[in-house]
Amino acid sequence: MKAPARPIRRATLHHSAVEELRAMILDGELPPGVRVPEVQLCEQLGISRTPLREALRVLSSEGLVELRPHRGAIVAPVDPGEIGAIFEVMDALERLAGTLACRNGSDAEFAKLDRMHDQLVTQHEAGERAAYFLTNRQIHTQIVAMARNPALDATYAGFAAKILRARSLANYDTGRWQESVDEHEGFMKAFRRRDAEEAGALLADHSRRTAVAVIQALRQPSVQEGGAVTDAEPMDVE
Amino acid sequence: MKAPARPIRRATLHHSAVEELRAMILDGELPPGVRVPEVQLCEQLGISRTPLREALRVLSSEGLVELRPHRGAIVAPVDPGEIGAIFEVMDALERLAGTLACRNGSDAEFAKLDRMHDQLVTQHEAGERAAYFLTNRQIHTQIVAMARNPALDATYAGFAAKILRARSLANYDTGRWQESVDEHEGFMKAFRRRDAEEAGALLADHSRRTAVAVIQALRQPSVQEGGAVTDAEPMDVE
DNA sequence: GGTTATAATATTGTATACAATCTGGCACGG
DNA sequence: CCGTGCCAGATTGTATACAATATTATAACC
Repeated sequence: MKAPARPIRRATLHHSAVEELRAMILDGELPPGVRVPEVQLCEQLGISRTPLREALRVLSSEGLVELRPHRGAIVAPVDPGEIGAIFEVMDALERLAGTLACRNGSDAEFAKLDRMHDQLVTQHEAGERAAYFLTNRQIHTQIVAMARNPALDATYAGFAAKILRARSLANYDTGRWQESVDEHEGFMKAFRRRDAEEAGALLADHSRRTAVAVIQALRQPSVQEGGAVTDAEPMDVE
Repeated sequence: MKAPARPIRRATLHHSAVEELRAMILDGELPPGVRVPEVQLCEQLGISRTPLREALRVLSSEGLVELRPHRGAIVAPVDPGEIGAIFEVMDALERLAGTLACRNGSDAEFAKLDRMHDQLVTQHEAGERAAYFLTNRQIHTQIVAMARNPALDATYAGFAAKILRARSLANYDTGRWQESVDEHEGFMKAFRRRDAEEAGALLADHSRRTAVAVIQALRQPSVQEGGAVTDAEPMDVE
């Protein structure tokens, strides 16, 4: 059920390095703005500079790191303004995913989606935040998968990664949690009716509201633990 | 007006190589499916293997080349099914671009858009296909720029590149031409009214109809000049 | 004669060495 | 005391050399 399309091994160091580095960035192990010295990472990953550099180029193309010629690479900083733009696109992608999922998803997949949603509700009631977030992501990924659109898959994954990174910096508002669950309940109803338009609209709306919450959370000083931000400015004072 | 934000030079070979190779692929100089022997391209571009390989990784991340471990890289083949999927996403992006452009575009930009549209009509009447296509692309790029969304910018550019490549393989139906101009006329009217919803809807519709035309053109054996397709098969006999 | 095993060749993957550029500090002069 | 220019160190960019894998051709065997 995982990835039977390409069971072929991918045994190249640079590919492994891409996955490893991407995970490190998304997990916050490499916080935004931090410099990425090549040699240090080389011995840390146990590889040479060549595959590592190739990996950095790929991640740069994905927008997760920023290459400054002759000045080294840094983990791409998360700037709230850009997050807003990213969410604008994400809204459109969510809507598309919802619409296509209704059209192309199998009954078995819809059943699975229902089970995942039940799990989500349970985890919300139990207050298991980490588990909830994971299930939440899995649900959205499942919806995208049901859309049967590889291009959407890849594009969505890219944006989801960036958004995930922004979220990790923000202290999530608990009030938003209940609201979010309600919205999930809403588009699930549309899904059960296979109402493509409605499901798409509700998913886009859900994304938009999430955007507002995340951006608002980013504005608050909160944690911003990462350390090295782009330059110096203490905070987004304006 | 061009790019004052980053007048700094980008003098790295691998970056140049990316741009060079991308142009070669989009221009059809490197047709889909053709193998990309590293050494040959190295002497052709006058660089070493290291920067070339980094460039290939980036292009692979963009989906323009396909890396097969230990088996060399090939220019990503254009498969009609995937083009359909790409256009599905493109529809959503066009809609978003139209909506945001209405909201965020300046009057000066709208005036410029009008002038570009006039030029388009003129070129259509004169039957100047190549010039028409160029203006057409510029119009859509302008609309995206007016949306004031960097994430949309980058994503749109990626999809536009892939679509452009597919188009270059297809013999364009002349009957579609008039229709396309009419559609342009339609969304321009919406733009003049700053009707965001309508403009977005019409742009998405325009994209969808273009998709149908392109896919249909791809189905016809037509030219498929590229030469080396993936393997050997004489044509898409089925 | 066809098929399979094996070895030679070529191409890719990785590591290392060298060149170019940037960073930081220090001395000199204003 | 502050600004400018220069030099040392470090880090990145590039080239080349070596190792690993896939492809092709050959030959032996059924």
